[in-house]
Amino acid sequence: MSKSQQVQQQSAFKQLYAELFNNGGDFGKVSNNLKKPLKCYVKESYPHFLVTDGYFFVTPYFTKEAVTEFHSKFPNVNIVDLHDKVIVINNWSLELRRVNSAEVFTSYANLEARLIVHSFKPNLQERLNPTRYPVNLYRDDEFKTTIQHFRHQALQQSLAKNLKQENIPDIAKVTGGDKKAKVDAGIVRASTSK
Amino acid sequence: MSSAAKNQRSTSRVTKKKTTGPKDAAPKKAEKGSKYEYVELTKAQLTSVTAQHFYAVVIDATFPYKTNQERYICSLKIVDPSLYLKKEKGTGDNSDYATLVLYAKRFEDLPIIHRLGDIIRIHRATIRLYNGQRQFNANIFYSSSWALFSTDKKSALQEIGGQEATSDLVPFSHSGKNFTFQKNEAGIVQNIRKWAQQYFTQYSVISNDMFTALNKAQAQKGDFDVVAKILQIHELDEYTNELKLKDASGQVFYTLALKLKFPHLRTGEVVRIRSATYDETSTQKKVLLLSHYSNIVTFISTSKLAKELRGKITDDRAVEKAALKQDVSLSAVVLTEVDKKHAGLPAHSLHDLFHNADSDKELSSKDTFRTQFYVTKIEPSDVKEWVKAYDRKTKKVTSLKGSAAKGGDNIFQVSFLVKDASTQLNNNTYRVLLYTHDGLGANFFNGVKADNLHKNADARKKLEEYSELLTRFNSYVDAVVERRNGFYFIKDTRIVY
DNA sequence: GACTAAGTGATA
DNA sequence: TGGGTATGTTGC
DNA sequence: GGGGTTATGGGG
Repeated sequence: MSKSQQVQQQSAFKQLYAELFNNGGDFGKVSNNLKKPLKCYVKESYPHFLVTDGYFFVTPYFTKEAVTEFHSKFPNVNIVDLHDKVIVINNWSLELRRVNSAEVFTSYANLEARLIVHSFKPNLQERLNPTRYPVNLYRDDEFKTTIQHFRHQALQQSLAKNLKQENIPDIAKVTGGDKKAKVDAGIVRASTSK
Repeated sequence: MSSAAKNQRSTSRVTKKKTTGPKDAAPKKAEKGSKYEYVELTKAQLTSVTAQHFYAVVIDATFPYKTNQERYICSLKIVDPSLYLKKEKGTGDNSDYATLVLYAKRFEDLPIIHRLGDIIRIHRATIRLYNGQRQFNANIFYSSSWALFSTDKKSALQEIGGQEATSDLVPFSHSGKNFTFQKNEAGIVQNIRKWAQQYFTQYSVISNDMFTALNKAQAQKGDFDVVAKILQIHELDEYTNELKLKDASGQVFYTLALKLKFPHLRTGEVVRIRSATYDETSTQKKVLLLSHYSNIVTFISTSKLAKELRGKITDDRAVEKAALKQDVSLSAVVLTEVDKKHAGLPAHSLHDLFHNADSDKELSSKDTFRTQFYVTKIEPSDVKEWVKAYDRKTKKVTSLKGSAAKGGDNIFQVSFLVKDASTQLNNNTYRVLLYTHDGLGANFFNGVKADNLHKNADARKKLEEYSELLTRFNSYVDAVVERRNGFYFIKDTRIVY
């Protein structure tokens, strides 16, 4: 079987976030080559802070330390004033979180890979070249599919572990002719989940 | 800030005077009680300041979209018997048209065009020349209004039961609270409907200058339009369908289409996409990006273009065959085909089949369903035990393991633990059975018959491959199932890989 | 009495 | 139905 | 108007 992805992914966010899912959510397994500073455009700052890589927007999650450092190094800059500005995220990591996707639009299937920002600075003068209209990474076809793949793997592993005893309905049991037999016999509830 | 700060306008106004000479060609006096007089698109006076009324046929449309905090726009291309063909030499049968721009304060006040060839009636539009073209403007937020009449028997939404049925002289949708129809309009509607049907029969309507071939999509600078056949609709999740498209150039593309926005799309239909862009970030499959103003529309039944493309474009499954050679594929692969006799059978989600089947009246009255799912686990896990010896009299099955010859017939007795988009987020898996003791599903494995898998190594090997294929990520089964005794049995379904 | 110029004036 | 208000349009 | 919203952040 061949590995695909023959061409380079142009979106830094899509590559990074997909890497996290393809490594089981373990940031430590993500290639160090990818862990470089991120230069982003601040698309929105309120009520949601969103940054783009020229292709997609994602939510950066600033650590308390990052905010503290920012305020001390740039006392005259308010974070909500970074709208339409460029920022450089020098120190960051990714982590996987279970969230409610009905409420968090930067998530999919109750999963959110979060960009944790440990240190960042503004580039107030810098203007980035115009790019395509940035869209939500969590609405991207391939990225959604990547998350589905992650969930599929997790489900199969869970089933293999928790569904050892197989029990297949007897033919005698399914050939009655009972019109009133309920369909819930076919529901297999995850034996051990949570 | 004080509430009076906003420059609200005074209500009491100073009376002013103005002159209004007899305006040019104002609609003839409404002598015979006819309030509205309908003009042909080319007859509408460009110099007229007064509003015009007309009937026209829609050949393109954006989806209604928001432009700023207080405005929505829907932009259409329209034709009528006086304006539909480019006159210049060398333009072949390229379409000519006027544009119609509707403005409103609310999304709900604008028309949603799901199908080209339908009829729109406009009251009180102004006309002007914009980029050398006739442009009608209708301010729905003021006094203009619109009404949509279906050219086919049913509107696109009526076809899917998403809209109340109407007779042929009643609009399936209109702006405002009420709709009025003068007696003399019946003939107008019938005439333009007949004209629309002939026009779509005779011409492409969407001429070659109005869309881009998919094999040229990557080279496009900005957005472009598409005319393609829907080869497959894959339910990506609760909100989203993924369309598999192929056009006359032979190139396949995928695009995400929100279910709520485009509820009328069906596999096998030819559609036009108004505004798509090439997605440079998709490296595993070709993807088109849509915007909030993008639209996906079908064609009226008489469309020559749609008919030609439906016949010409076929699915060779080349994308899937390539995908299956990779360890992980981001292209969904539907492994099966169902018998043509079930083509009209409506599809139901696993949620319907397992959580609503006994409570919903409609569902409980039926026993045969079409459904799509993915297989998370197959039992028995030992493929050799998929086939058993079956004694029809005692209804007992026995393993074929061991050398002793077993009596009875060889049948498949396999249980699939499945899931789909409707059950994606819950912790359940659902049992769908491939039991061939009564003949149901006997052909599922594409010619691999139920034989003693402890002995027939060739059959066993093929079924082990199918086991792998079925439980692989992004493999899907499109099946017909029959409910018996509360269990669902696969039938008339066959793997095609 | 017919025609013209000027005055009048929104509407959901 | 009528008056008051908000809003679109037009004239100045 | 061949376009870029948002208490709608999976119609807009």
